[in-house]
Amino acid sequence: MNNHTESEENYIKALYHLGGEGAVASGALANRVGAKGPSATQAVRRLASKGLVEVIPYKGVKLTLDGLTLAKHILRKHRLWETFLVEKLGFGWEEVHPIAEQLEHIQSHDLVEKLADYLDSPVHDPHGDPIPQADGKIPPATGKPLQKFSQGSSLKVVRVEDAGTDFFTQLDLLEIRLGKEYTLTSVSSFDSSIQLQAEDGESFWLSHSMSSNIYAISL
Amino acid sequence: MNNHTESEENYIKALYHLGGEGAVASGALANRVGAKGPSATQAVRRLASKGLVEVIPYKGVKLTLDGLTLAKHILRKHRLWETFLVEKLGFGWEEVHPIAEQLEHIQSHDLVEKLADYLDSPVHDPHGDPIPQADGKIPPATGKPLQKFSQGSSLKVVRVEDAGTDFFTQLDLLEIRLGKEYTLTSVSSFDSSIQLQAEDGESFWLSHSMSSNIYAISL
DNA sequence: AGAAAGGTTTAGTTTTGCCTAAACTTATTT
DNA sequence: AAATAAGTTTAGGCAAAACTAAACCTTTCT
Repeated sequence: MNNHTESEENYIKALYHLGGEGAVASGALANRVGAKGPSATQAVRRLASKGLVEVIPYKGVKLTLDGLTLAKHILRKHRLWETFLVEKLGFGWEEVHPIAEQLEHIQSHDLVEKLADYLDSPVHDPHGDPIPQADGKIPPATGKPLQKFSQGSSLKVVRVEDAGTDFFTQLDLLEIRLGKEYTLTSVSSFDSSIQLQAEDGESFWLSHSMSSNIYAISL
Repeated sequence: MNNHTESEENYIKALYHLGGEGAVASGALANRVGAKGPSATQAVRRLASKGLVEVIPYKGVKLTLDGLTLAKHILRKHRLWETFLVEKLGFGWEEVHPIAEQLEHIQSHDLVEKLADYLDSPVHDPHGDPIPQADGKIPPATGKPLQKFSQGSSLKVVRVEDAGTDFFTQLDLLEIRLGKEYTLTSVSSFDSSIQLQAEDGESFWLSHSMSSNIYAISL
């Protein structure tokens, strides 16, 4: 049973995103896939009959081992395609999500592995998210949000949350990119905005809502 | 109205393949998409309601201008992806068709044009078939079948028909590739098989069924 | 021209996947 | 503990897309 519809894959993906290996409420699931409650209940029944999920009515839904494997495989494809779109085709990192959402459903084992090879077996996607490997292992998610750092620390940006187009526009405006290094020069105790100084000496302020979506490691 | 299902696109593609701008019988159409008659009749009705085809009941179906534009756009995507799979990912030319059949349905204008750029705006796909251009123009299909050449002519292979896996295997075995040049050294009047001599002096025989699927231009 | 053959369309069913409205469970509040 | 609120599932529809069986045009053959 290796044949799944796009809809099924979307529910599996949502289940993984929301609950990982744990249980998820049907309402949250419906919400995530952009459907109404009854559609989710029904979809979940189909998935259960294929052995991809376990359901306890009125309680929640959980991925089975098979479901988990499938979820990670779809996520692998999604993030490999995002990497391809940015690295090879020159897309901006804010543009790739909806396209990868289509590409992740292409079925060809050969294609995935050849694509991974072509991209030199990347471990992180353009947003810094870990790419599940062919064996199902997932590299650890690195970094912590900027506001967890204390004044004076040196840090390197390693990951950003997908917080919408405007967020990315702002990142581009400030020339914030993965791998860039900064010193945290000050923290406002009033609105928890922070000030970063780049290596070239330029410094700028980041609102709390910006900094909470930017992850870094200390140097 | 820019939103079409995969099924719809497959019917449009089939219609274009079978009839170009002319009319096609519903039976032939059904056959081509791997469905039964009634499914085609029904599908065609849906397409007509979207203005993509014109139907004369019991007579035939024809693409409208919109339908024709869509068909060429899908073919463009299909052949660009085939080119990508062979040139960049290292697939063999016999493997790419089924994968491109999935990729051709990905919807993103930006993606198609960025992909074309990345491949240096190719004019022919890995089988030598012309790739419809962004403006809808289609480069001429080049070459004529090998058995149309006369003894002694020098020729260059420019295109092969997709005649199944075994055909491609045989091509690979004989190291026949697009762009390679040969001299037609003899023609059997018994079974119309032909003998080719490569530039390195090696020569070999090709059955009629092989040579009729190989297209070349004379030098 | 009339009849048989062949291909096309209609009729009615199935599955996936979504919806709204109503019924039902669980949790919370008084 | 009863009532209400919140969330979930059932019931009943609808559209896409496929199927089989039956009815219907066209063409062809005698």
